[in-house]
Amino acid sequence: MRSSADQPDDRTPEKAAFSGYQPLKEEIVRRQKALPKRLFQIAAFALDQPDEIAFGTVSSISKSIGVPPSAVIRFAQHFGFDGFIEMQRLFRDRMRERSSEYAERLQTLGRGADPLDGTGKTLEGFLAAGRQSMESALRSVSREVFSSAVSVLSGGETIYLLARRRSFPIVGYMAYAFGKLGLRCELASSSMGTDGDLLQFAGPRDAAFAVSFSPYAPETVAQAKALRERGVPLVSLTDSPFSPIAAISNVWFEVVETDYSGFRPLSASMVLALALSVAVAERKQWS
Amino acid sequence: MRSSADQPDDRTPEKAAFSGYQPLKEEIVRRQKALPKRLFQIAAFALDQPDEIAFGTVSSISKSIGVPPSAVIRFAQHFGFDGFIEMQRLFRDRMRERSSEYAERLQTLGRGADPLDGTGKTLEGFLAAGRQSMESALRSVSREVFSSAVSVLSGGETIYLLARRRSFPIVGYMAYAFGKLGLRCELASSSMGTDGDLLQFAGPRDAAFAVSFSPYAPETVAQAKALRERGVPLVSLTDSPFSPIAAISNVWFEVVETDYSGFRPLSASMVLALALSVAVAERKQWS
DNA sequence: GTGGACGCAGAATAATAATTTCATCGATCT
DNA sequence: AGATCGATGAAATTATTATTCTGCGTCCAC
Repeated sequence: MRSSADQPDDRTPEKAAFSGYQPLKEEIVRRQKALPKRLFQIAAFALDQPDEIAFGTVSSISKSIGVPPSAVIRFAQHFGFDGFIEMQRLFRDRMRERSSEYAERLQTLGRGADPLDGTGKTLEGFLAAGRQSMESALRSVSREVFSSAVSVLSGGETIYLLARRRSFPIVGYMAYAFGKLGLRCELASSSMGTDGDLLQFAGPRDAAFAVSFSPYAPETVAQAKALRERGVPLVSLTDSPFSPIAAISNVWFEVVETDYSGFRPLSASMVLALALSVAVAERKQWS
Repeated sequence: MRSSADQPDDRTPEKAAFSGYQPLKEEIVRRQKALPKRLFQIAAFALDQPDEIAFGTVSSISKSIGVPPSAVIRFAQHFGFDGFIEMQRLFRDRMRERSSEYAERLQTLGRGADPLDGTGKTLEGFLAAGRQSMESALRSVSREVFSSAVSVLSGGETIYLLARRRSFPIVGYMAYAFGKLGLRCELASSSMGTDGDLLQFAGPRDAAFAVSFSPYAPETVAQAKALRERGVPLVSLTDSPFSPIAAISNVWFEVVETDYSGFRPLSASMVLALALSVAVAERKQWS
């Protein structure tokens, strides 16, 4: 397998320190599997809580991790540093950069970035939009509505989930969450044509949740109508009071996702959907 | 309990310490004019370069300012601190907070309070968690990484999307976005067993994007490995540098979603995924 | 002008931290 | 099973750092 003369690279890199935090992090990740137990613990901690490394002392860090102080030193030396302090400098530099870059980004975020100026700003723009969506959702969704939606859904034996296209990921995640929470649900949104069969089993003792944003997918609307005719209680999530879905729902949420360069991140809807799922599970458990 | 004759010096009423950096700053400004020459120099430096105070030692700081070390100590004591270290803690706390501004607000919403006490809190808790995720994404995703991920993906003719279970909605939405944007992509995540066939067409001229959070779905890992072996460039989104996906990726994002009552809203990941999609489309259009 | 109080610098000291050393333990390979 | 090499943890050592102390100078009040 391995001969000693095979890889002389054990000695070559030791004198070369790292240029910054990021390269160090990559190196740690690369060598993580080859690390002894104690050094692995330290590696995990260093990547997980770099701030502690930046501020702490050898002994305070070693106590937090639960390893002897010498192990921390060995860790630094293992990665080519002269000692702990030399390694710590990287972590400190990182914090310096971090706080200045972060402040800059927050400003960008506050202003609401203009869409077309580069890939870096694209990310920030979407994050800004996401945050805005979250805040506006917090304002527009009243507790009463949320609570009654929970009542309706928790009254259902099986919860049918309706959504297409862009809205589909939302119910996809709900299905996952319901599964984890031990609730029965059906994703009536498969691309196969079996949905009709599925919905035939739905009745007044069940419940349905529909998601549809403009332009409203006709399949979703049709399925929702069908369910209503069969007496299935319906909760819906949409973006306008005039949505055809809202008109036929027992309870409906209006969530206006902030638009960024023509695309709406579904963050607020996702969060609402998840909160709804968990709340329903809680309500059911109680009853 | 405690039988020891507790230190009588434990009483610290006279020395009114400061509750945070901000109050200290105000106090310094207020007393600025009444300060002796040396202490004034130090005050000016402290307000001007708080980072240096946070990281430096007494002697390093005193050298930067051009005063003897003892003056720095006296400065701290002059403002009611026990010593330099006690004052330094405020400056360090400040840096910490700066990098997690939203943590406090989340706590305000009742972090310790059990999420089981009402449906209203459930929604608010999830929204707060979502917003914090967004903040943390802003901090942890560097522009360089984002940009190189865009490069890798925009270089692919077809983009293969890999994800299972909870991560699936993310790539689901990406598939929708790519479709709208006119980019070719393949969802290699169907529940049917045809994925193998699909991936056979992938080659070095394509690209792949994998999403996997702990616990990592073995199928995703396997597929990612298979693609890497075929020379397909890989970008991944995961929650730890130790993820098996990260290890084999050309570029990887680490997004830590804030946990609320055991569930993670994928808001930040969704936003990142969407931003990535749009940025890739922009880059492709340009070239 | 003189006495007193306060600020000051620099050395001395105490405290704490980083690093090295070394004996022991455990795994791996023969 | 025995030998070997690396990893480990506790303690010793060394370096650095914070803090205190003392004597000196300066400024103001009387």
